[in-house]
Amino acid sequence: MLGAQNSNHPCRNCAFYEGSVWQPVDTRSVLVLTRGFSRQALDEGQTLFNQGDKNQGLFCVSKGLIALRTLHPDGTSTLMRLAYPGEIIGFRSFLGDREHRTEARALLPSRICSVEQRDADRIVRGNPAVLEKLASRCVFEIDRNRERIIASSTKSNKQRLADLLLRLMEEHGDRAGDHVSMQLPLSRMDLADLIGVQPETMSRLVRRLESDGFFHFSGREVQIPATGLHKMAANQ
Amino acid sequence: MLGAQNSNHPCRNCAFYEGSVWQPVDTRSVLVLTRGFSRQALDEGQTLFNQGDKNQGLFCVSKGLIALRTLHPDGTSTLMRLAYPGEIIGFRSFLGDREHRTEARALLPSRICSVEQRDADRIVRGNPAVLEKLASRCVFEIDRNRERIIASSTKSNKQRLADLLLRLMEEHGDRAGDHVSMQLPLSRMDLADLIGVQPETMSRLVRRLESDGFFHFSGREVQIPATGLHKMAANQ
DNA sequence: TTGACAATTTGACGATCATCAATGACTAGA
DNA sequence: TCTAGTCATTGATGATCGTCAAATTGTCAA
Repeated sequence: MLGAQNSNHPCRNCAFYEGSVWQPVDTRSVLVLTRGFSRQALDEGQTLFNQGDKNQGLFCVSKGLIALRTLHPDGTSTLMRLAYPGEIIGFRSFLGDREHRTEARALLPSRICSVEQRDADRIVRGNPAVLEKLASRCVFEIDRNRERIIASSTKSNKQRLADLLLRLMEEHGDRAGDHVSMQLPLSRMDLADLIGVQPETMSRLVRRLESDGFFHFSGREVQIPATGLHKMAANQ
Repeated sequence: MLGAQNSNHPCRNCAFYEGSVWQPVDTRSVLVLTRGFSRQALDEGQTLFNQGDKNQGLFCVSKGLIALRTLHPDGTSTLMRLAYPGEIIGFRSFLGDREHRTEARALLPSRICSVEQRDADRIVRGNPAVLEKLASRCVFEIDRNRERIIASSTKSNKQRLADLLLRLMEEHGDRAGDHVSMQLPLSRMDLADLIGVQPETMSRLVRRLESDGFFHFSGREVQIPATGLHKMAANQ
């Protein structure tokens, strides 16, 4: 078992080392990885890469929160994905056309582990199990995007916002007493295009749902009381 | 080169044999495949697999047209993908959770090549290049779904319909004189949920755009005159 | 041909949402 | 502290689209 090594590793939550995509790799490859990746810190608001950049390999969030946005010619953008600690970034361009189609920007002070493309190529080629894991991650991405497509044509704005918050709470929320809370450093604009509406609409939506007791936004944090969880899960 | 062999193959347009996902595989693997897959015919309306079925391996459309739909509890459905000749079906569940999340149904009389799961597992494990190609196909799917997500929140219905038709025409249309035409055996309901509107709205949309000379629907065929192509490309 | 059934079209209405505009809140920098 | 700038909120308005209902067309089998 690798447990002892893992706990000594300076980078917790890191998929490059434990518990995620690289896990099935044999010992030798793990050694390669412990030597072969680098770490960097990102300030809030700093970009990890820009849309249009060539792929630089694979990244993993070990701390913080990264937003992946596609930028449109008219200056607007669409938030495509939130990457929490433990999640891999860059696999789409690594496996595909090698060009980033999104910009990656830190929503919180973050730490990133990265494997350079040449190393990542070598590792993936040498370990089909790693490639299989990356493919599984792609499937997950497909599933999530499909859900978003389906939701946008079958559910109301209210339901879409409720579903989004429920999912994020489930995956990243902290239970505290009779309510769940989580960091959510997203602007109204980000929230708006996550469910496909305008910022003004989102503003009104949040106010309405807050006054109905579904949840409570305070700064960069959200709280959902138990009653709110039930209401939202029931699709009311 | 495999050209000579390909032309003798009974199954043209088939990714299991030529020009697509299996292409980079070495000669031995091609032999495995020429022996290892089976063919079947589907009548119009017949299903290849149902939502919820366990994955049976990989399929490839060699003739016809397959619609992949996710069915919702309320009886409605959303058209997620159209698979034309040469395209692989079933890779999502093959690489992922092994359960089909869509129903695959023939929109036209179709022919399908299939590799059983056990064989597909063996082939993919033995040939990382094949797995890489499947991963690339996943990336393509991610890209297409992202486009759909972005379109649903930034473009008008009119533009979304125009974009859809332009893309399909580009990939599958037949140029004939000063216009392009193609088979499009989709109901108004299918068209409607491809761009996320109600059937009634689609009906009105089609009538309006037809009267503006963008295109012409006749039965299961669409025609786009050169002027229509220009108008639609210009996002008017 | 007839009848039954489904798909499509059309009309009318109302709810929703995007848009425009104005205001307020907050932040960063001078 | 002041100011500029960005983001968020709120109001008013109009366009769009979903919904319901009815009529029309198309399809298939008896």
